[in-house]
Amino acid sequence: MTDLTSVTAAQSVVPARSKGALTKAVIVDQALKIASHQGLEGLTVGLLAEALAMSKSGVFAHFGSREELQLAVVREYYRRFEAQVFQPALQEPKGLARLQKMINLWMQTSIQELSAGCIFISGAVEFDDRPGPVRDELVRSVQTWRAALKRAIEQAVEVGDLKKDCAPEAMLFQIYSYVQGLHHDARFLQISRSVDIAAQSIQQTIDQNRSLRA
Amino acid sequence: MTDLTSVTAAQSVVPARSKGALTKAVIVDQALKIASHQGLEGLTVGLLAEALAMSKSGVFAHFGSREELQLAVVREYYRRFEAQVFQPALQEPKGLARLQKMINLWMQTSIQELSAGCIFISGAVEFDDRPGPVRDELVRSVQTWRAALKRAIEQAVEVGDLKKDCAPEAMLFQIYSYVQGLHHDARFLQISRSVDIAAQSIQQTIDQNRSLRA
DNA sequence: AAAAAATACGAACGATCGTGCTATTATTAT
DNA sequence: ATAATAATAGCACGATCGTTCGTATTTTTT
Repeated sequence: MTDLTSVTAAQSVVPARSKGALTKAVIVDQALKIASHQGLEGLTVGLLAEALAMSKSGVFAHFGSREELQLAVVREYYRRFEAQVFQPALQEPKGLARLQKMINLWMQTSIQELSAGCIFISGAVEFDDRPGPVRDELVRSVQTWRAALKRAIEQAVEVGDLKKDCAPEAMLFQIYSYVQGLHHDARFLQISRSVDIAAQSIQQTIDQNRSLRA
Repeated sequence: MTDLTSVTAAQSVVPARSKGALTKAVIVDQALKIASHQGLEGLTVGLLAEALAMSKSGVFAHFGSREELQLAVVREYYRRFEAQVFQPALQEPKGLARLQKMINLWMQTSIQELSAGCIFISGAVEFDDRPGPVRDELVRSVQTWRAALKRAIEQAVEVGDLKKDCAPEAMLFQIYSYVQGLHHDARFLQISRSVDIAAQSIQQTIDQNRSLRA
């Protein structure tokens, strides 16, 4: 078992009452790291147990099934995403400021995890043809985040920061596509300047829809 | 074994001398279908043999290793992509016409395979963290296609169809990202109107870089 | 401190993975 | 037609997969 004192992510949210809940958090934390590299399908109970220096059955008992383990990973990833990207942006006032903050935090998080990988993006490819609870949970997570982004765009229109004839769906599509493109170019093609190109493209999309009264 | 007379893809390129080469083409054709749905990592010898009503060892003997099977699939996919998208576009004159033709054929192919999936896109996610010959072959294929796209953009600048200060790399990033976004939204999120949004976004990018003298 | 409950381990299961071998069949060349 | 060759099947291997079960240990409650 890994040193519990070194695991910050597990304790940060909950006082971690029982020992079982604590080690479960440690397991999920490690599972998250593995899934980031090998994908949710590459996340295996044996591999996870080995990385934790635990027995397979010991790890397994915390979830009851592999699918439940994958679900735990998706939920935890979403929880962290919400805490790091979505909630901090709510402090900004409605409008372009909040939208920009959301995008900036998102890009910041994306760049940090470029060496690992976003399981929303990899999961979308892995499960686009694989029905089941894991796919459903992934879709729900992504839809929630996209709905938040779209809402921020619409509010920026209401406030007058963005043009009234701006199409929020198209804007959302373009921005989300650029983040996917960033992951693709940086991780797969190893193009280092793709961070700048992506940021510039996003800014371009925003500028095109910016209200003229400024 | 599946009925050979029904397989058009296998015969189309080569007279198919020996029987072995013909059945190999049939195998690759089936493997391509499986890989489109399950991914290259989900492509398994047993599954492939079952789909072909052949024995595992019979299928296996044609490749010698699973990796070689995956490589055969990637090469075949690239071959078809080149024949369907790249080469027909070369008949158009250099400039915006050729670029538009490349993009149109690409979109057309993408829409056709939305129910299955593009193995360049799924493969990029599956192998972005998995070094080896398969990853190398995937990167080579994608880079070749992107180089062709970029070249078409540059020629459109030279001919005067696109603005001189147009950044080909940024354009390439945006267009490629949109096709990725199309796959994501249509296949994973099941958003049916994403075809229109993607097409419109691509056109927008082109229009922004279009030369004013027209 | 004792009793109860939670947690982890070890071993084993059936299934499937990729991959060899050997024999038999089907194709090609003589 | 016969010999040489290529293609396929059958079987088995070690490894790994997810999962189950019984037991030992640790933690929590009384």
